[in-house]
Amino acid sequence: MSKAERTREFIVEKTAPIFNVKGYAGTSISDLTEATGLTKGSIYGNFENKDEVALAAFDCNYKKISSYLKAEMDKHSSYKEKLLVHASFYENFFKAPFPDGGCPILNTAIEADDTHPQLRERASEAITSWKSKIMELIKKGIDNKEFRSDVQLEQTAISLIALIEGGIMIAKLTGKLNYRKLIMQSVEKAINDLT
Amino acid sequence: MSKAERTREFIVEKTAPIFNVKGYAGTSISDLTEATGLTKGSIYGNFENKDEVALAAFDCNYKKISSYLKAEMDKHSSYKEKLLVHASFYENFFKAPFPDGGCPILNTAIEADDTHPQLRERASEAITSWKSKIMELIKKGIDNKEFRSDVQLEQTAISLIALIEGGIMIAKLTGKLNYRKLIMQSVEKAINDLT
DNA sequence: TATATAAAATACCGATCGGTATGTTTTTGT
DNA sequence: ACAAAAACATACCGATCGGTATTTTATATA
Repeated sequence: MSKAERTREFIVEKTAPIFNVKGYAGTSISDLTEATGLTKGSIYGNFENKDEVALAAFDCNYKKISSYLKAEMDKHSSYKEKLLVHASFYENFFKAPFPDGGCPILNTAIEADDTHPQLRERASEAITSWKSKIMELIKKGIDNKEFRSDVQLEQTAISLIALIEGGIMIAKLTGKLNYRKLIMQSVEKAINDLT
Repeated sequence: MSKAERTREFIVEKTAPIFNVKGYAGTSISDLTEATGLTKGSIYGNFENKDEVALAAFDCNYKKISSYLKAEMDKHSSYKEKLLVHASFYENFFKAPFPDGGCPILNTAIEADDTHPQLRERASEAITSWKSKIMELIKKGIDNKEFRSDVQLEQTAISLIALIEGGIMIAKLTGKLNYRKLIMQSVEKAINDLT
């Protein structure tokens, strides 16, 4: 691993939470130099421009949540338990190892959908791939006789994601623990209803 | 109505969609002068600063959607039909009279939750008031024997909002009509399950 | 250890940022 | 119709924006 590669990773690691908190437009180059202790010359020596840092930051933030999900799912054998990881995913969203600022998919989606095609595409792909993953789990659960055979695959998957993301927004916005609890119960209920 | 009041409203009306599309940090004063055809002096003659325009813009965007909801609900007599307005609300969200840029509550929540306390508070109040309105409708529906008596009032209300807001994010982000349709069906199903 | 090379710091660029002080033009009440 | 006041335009402010050219420092290799 070369010096340049290490510095690149260092910059991304330090600045990813900033982009997630302040957004793309709200994050300045001086935010990046302050967070890293490096200078502009160093940032621009390792990245083409601000866009490239932002994209790498999204990838970093996204990887944190997707690898958490995968690792937690691997701990369970039944497909119902794997799906239920989404409830704890949601419950723990505001603690480590999740990045500050809430869900990076949601944050990026809202800011970039009308303004930044590249970031938008990243977020869009994340949603689609998440949906596919859930559909796959449900399908295997059906084959495995864990779930009913008449479950609406795609509708269940995409609606579960909508519920979780909407729930993250509400919980973070209002700070009300009770809202978080209630929505988490709905997530659990939606999964229990598959059986 | 004085000239100043008319100009103030004119500025808000013209700039509200810009704030909703570009966000607070992404909208500049020159965006405001371009959209209105006015000059900086005129903007700052009617508003203290950028913040004040942004807050008025949020109020304007929020009023558009809340008055739509109220007007549509008033067209129906049963509480189930009133609640089902949320499905058409969601289905029509990307056409007039809804402001460009998606749901202003959602947009403001995501950008402002860590960065702008005043805007955050506006969005937070909007969610809480929306939840109360839904709870009230369900309660009346229960008293009216339209809905089951064991419905979880607050959980149903807050989860319905989460589903809708998450759905708006996904639909706008991916542009996939099928996702929108599927989530809308989930909204309808959640309401039908109250009976 | 000397030298070539890569990486980081410095210093600077024009443009735009949010905001203001000062004119000039329109309203407004009489 | 007129003066006072309000509204709007112009011109400008320092600060910061994203980005670059150049110089200094660190690293790798012979």
